[in-house]
Amino acid sequence: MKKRLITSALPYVNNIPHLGNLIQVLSADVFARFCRLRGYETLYICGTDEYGTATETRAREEGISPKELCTRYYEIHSEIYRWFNISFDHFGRTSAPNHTEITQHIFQKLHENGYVVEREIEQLYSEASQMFLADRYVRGTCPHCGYADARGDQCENCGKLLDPSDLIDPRSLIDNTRPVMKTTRHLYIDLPKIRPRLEVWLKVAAEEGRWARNAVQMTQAWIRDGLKERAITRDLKWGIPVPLDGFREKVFYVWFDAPIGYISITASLTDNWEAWWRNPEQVDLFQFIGKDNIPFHTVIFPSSLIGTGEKWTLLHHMSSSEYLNYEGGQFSKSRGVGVFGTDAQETGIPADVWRFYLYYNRPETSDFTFTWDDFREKINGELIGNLGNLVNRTLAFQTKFFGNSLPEEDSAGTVTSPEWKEFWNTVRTMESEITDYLEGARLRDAFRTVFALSSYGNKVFQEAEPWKTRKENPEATAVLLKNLIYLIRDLSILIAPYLPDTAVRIGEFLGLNATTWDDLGNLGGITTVSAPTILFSIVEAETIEELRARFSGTQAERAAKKAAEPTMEERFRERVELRAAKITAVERHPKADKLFIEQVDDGSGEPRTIVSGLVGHYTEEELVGHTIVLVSNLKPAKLRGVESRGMLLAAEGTNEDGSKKVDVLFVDHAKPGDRLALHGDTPSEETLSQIDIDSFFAIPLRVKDRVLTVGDTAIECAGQAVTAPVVPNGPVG
RNA sequence: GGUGGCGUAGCUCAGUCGGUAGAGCAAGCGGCUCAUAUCCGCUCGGUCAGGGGUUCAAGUCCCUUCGCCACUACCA
Repeated sequence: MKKRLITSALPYVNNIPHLGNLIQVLSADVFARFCRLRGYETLYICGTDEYGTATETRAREEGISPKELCTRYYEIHSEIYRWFNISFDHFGRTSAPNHTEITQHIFQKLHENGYVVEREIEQLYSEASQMFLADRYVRGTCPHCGYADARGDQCENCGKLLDPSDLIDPRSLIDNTRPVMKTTRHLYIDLPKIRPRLEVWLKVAAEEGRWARNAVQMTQAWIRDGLKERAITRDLKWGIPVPLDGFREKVFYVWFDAPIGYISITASLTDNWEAWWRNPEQVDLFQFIGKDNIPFHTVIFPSSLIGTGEKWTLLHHMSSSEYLNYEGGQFSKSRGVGVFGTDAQETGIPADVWRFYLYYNRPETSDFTFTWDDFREKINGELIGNLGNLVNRTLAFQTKFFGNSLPEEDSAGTVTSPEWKEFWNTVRTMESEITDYLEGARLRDAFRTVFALSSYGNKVFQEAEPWKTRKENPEATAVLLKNLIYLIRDLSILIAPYLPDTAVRIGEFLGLNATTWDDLGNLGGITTVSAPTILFSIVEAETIEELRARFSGTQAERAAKKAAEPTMEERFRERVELRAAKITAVERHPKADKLFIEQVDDGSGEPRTIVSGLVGHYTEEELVGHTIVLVSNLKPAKLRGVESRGMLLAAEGTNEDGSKKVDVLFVDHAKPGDRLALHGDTPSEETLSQIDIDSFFAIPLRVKDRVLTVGDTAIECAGQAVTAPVVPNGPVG
């Protein structure tokens, strides 16, 4: 019996998974649990995918390191999967050191074998941030329709596809500067060259592994249309260094390293990882992913491994699910639409109930739409009305009228009479159907058949009418109950991969533990049963209304998102220190046209120098003697040779003639050194660590109706709101 | 722009190799009382998105139109 290596798609670390994302992890979990119960040696591996532009940019915005950001999200992911009872053997991270090692090794081999080529391309580059920019990080004016905020790849206004170099006045979303075209060199994996070897493998694997239909189709389309070279490097910092001269400043493109994460995460669990990953004779690899990921798993990742010329365990079964939609729309991480892992916990509905609904409706052959009405209907009708009811009515009837002990094996009308033989034939037929479905990873079909089996139990109960026969023919009635109790035992085994907690609870009613697939249909082992307790609570219509309101619609989207992320207010509190400071002297910067050098009293007793670009907007006399708002924990910076220790706050607006208007925020009522605070907060005594200018601007301050605010909260100084005298609304910097 | 997918009963979905359209829920009717207003049975319900083609036969294969969606793009 071959060992089974099971993976579910590595979730990108940068966001909180929603129910749609959870499908893969949950699917692999059922399969892994099933395999263990059937006695296969099983390993279930997953983890977070952490490298790439998205995390790097996000971390930059928040002024923390990518690793810190990833750690924060890794914890959130882990917690969600723990709550859903996912039985990973290991849930790791691609930022682990052995990931670098294995990825570099695979690259080296590809390179040695001549499957890596170099190409020169032109890319937009930001001088200010010293980085190349992805198309969507550039915005500018659309050359077709004049829309001022068109994205580098496509104008959202007129829909025309763009080349970022077409944009009029392009600007980088990262730092707001104007990017330039710059030549760079990248490495490409030569898929066309690997293709013949890939195809030999593909043909056999897709058939033997009984791949999901969408995987077969999409893969065929890819091969048919011809494979192209694909870039495997990027100009980024947050990633795996490329171990090749001339490319050492670059890192691998995430899609190249991400699938290798399956291997490296295994290696971080056990030194014996090669017994799994370099052992195709004894291991079958089952991968669970969403349909959006198919070519990476059926073409690119296998090509990477085949191209090494080494022995690797390649994909056996591909289980690629379709999409789970939400109330007629799409789940969306970026827009925050739908139910997220963290939300599911807060509903008070147990994990097994969520698992039930998601498996019962697993988007196995087509997309499925989650609706709250359907959620309630399926729980009440199927989970409770069918399965819950059979367990409850049978065990309640037994314990109420026949006591806790079951009759002996050979009592009157034994379980092996012709009548019951037929019953068990039916049961066993359905059970082997379920097992076959599960072997083919048809999880939904298997699960639905489990419920059909439960329904059969209800029907047998109903037709036997034990409430009538218990007096006229108690022996036969006892036998009926005994058979139904063994059916329930079988059901508890069959649901164990899906609803592990529930399976254990039913086992407790029957005085059993640790049953396995081999126990199915085996009529022995139960001697006493206990009175059942309610397995699942009915979901009321009001509850559903409340949940629908909470998790659908625009407001709910925002609430869900806010709960997950720190608000602007919280980020301000943690990162920005504002203090009142009195200007004691002002002079022109000798080497700059627009800069003043100000001496300020920040209450520390020591004079402090700041530099501000106010020439032309203010005269020296208009500034000196006034108290301004100082960003006091800003990292010092040299401006034309003069070190500025902090900056003053001013609102920006536009004059009637279109020129820029600068409006310094004065707080003359305050004492130098007074700490500013959010409305409702008491000013903190604690000194914050220094932040750089990018991190400061990542927390946007604005004047709204002349009042200085962050997020939706006013910032106060010495008990008064800070106001802008001239500019009513605009950014503050 | 390229690629892939989807459109079947009021709702959510099955439909294998082309062979008289299926399930669950909802709705209507009947039965039962062990069970969490639960369970069992029956009935109703479809121009298979529109059009064209191949075929003795098309939800299924081909072409086309419409609608929805996903992935992807300094080009593969």
